[in-house]
Amino acid sequence: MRRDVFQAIADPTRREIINLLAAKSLNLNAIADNFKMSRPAISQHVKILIECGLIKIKKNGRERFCEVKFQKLKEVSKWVEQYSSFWNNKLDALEIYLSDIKTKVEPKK
Amino acid sequence: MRRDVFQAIADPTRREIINLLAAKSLNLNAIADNFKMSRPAISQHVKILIECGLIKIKKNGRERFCEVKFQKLKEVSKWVEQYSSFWNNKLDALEIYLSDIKTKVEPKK
DNA sequence: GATTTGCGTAAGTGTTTACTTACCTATATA
DNA sequence: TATATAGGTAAGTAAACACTTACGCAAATC
Repeated sequence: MRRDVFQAIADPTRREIINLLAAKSLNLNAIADNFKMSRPAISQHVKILIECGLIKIKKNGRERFCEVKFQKLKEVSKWVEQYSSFWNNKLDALEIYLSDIKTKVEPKK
Repeated sequence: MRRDVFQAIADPTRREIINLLAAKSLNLNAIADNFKMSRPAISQHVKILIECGLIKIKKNGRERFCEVKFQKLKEVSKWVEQYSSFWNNKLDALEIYLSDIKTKVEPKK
């Protein structure tokens, strides 16, 4: 069972959980309130996020508050940003511009 | 069947394919040469990358050259970078420092 | 024209995923 | 002490995933 950050953020529900927790640390029920799916389903998503290190738990009585460990996202950032020069360089812009022209000139393709 | 960029890059083989293609546009067999798995397996991975817009094909005779459309990675970059302030601010650094100290002080946990 | 090469795709398979309901335990509250 | 609340976890299930082998077809080469 692979359990890495890339896998973890592949699921839209888990990305949304991270979004919620970015604003504010929440306990499990508070997270679940934001979704239509069952509480155990959310519990399982949170478990995956914990296992890959994206979330840490702070226990307070019977409540368990989740907070995001954003440093873990660096892994993804590093991988993606190594290509950033490709998508914002001049050549790339030229390419888009040309294929755009082409579309206008021969639209039947 | 979800077919978005996050899903596409969740698989390590597909990330590796993108890595290879970043250096040089390759045809399918050339890509497959870099992996132990079968050619059809690679063909299927490439298909997924095409379907989510990360790869475009340039046909040349019977060969099909793959090239990465890096702009598609912007989607990932945008999502991740919205949190970059969290992982490189002072408070965060302090937190890491403190938990580091804690580990050294009570190592039996 | 026959054969090789490049590559897509179908069918089959074992594994993983994303849920569900049911149940359990620990903490808090009346 | 009884009960409500927070939340973990097991079992079941349908769908998706990551492969494989087998096959087919079109372009290139002999």
